[in-house]
Amino acid sequence: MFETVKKQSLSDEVFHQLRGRILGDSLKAGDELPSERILCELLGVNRGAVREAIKRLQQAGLVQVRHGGATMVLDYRSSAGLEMLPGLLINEAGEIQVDTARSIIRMRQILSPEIARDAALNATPEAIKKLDSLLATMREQSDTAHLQFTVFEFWELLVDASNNIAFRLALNSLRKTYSQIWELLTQILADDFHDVTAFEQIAAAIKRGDAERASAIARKHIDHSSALMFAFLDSYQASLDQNQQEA
Amino acid sequence: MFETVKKQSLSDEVFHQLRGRILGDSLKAGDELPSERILCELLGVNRGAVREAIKRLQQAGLVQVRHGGATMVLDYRSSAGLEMLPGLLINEAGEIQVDTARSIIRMRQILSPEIARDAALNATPEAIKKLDSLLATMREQSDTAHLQFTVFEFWELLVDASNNIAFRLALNSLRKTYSQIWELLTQILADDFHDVTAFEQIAAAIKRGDAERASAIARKHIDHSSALMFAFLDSYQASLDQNQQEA
DNA sequence: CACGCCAACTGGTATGATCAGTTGACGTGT
DNA sequence: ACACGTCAACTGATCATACCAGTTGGCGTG
Repeated sequence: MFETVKKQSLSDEVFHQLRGRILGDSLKAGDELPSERILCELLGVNRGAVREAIKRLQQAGLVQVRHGGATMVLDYRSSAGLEMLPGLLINEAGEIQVDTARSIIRMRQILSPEIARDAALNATPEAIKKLDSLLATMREQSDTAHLQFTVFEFWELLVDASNNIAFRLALNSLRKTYSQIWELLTQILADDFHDVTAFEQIAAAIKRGDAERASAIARKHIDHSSALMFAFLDSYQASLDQNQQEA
Repeated sequence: MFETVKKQSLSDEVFHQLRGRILGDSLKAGDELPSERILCELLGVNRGAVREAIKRLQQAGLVQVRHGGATMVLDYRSSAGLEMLPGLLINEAGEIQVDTARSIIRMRQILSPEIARDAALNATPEAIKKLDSLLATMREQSDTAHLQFTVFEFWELLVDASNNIAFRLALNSLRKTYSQIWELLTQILADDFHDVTAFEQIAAAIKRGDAERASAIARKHIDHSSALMFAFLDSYQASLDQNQQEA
């Protein structure tokens, strides 16, 4: 019913504004940022706030700062990390970037079966216990919105069990990206969420340590949901194109 | 001969020190950071430097900051992104974290064939031209150290051609991780770097748009170099264990 | 024309004051 | 004894101002 009121600090605001300009190509690679003193005047904030924001941009690999020289915008495609993905999914107009979305789906598509495989190879008894418990919850859940949550939880458990920190961190970045279009996914993937059998089969294969089968079932399941999302993106792009044509 | 002298700002130093404590589990998830005022006294720097560092930690998903409350350490395994990988490869003692290294190799192992596949599906004439040009350079190159550079360049071109921003960003994070043990890789993978035939075959398949073959050759090549690295890690861990036993 | 100096930028650090949200102890009233 | 409101003492957030330090380019001197 009620949502926590959103509040962000000034440096957050500055950061998001600058990041938006960089990811939106309004600030291109090679461009120089205005000096900190100019920026804090333009934005009407203190220099500390500007500096904190720029430090974050630097941390994200979006700019290069040189003591004494100007701060230069970098090409995020070659210097940013996977954590920049959430910032690329939705543009300033609130539209989904179809290319980015396809990339993300593809990434999930190839990671998931391997996560299932490694989970089968490395799962501890505790991890399997948690899986069983989650599956029980899943079976009792009829509400799609709640089911969606448990499904994401399922993959968290798997990547936990896989004992692969790179998979884990990559999935974190993907999760943050997905969370931006959570409600949309509820609609697109509703049927997939209710296909508890697939998750049971994956869990069963993991329990047996059958890596090949865990991977195969996961791949089949993910390929299907990927197809659904690709199809949605096609129609989404078509509607975008149509709007553009009318305008 | 000469290297550019390394210099880092105070806030960089503070950031790395805090990050090291968090990734090294000396600051565990749920712990609270000392207040900014205390920290800048402990570290002997001004508060601005501490704040910039904490903003970066927040950006990296390592801490949660609340206005009025204490700053809490988060579990990086569940809240950090793939860009945290470089910080996890080498511990404070300068030793390679074998588990992390295995994760990285595995990640590269499953990404590379798919990158080659998508490159075959999406390569533009310009991308193919660049590939040809790089292969020519590769053939003329006999020095392993230089070859290594061109090999990494090869994968950059492929991920560029794949037109997948998620692959691109993930590879960026992996590259930053690899660069920390660049010389070590020179030794381990020397033979692989000289196997120009493999790269030529991948490029040829991409040129023909033969996604399956591009993927298959890439997989074979990457599986081999992964095996070399896994083998090295096994012996590395054995030597670590031995040192520990002696001490 | 080559060189070196220097002024005017740039970012980096320091200080101290004040605003704003959170917490917990303390006292009051029931 | 317990519920509640108050408030002091934390916490981070913001601000203003000064000064340190590295870079750049122009200007004058040789």
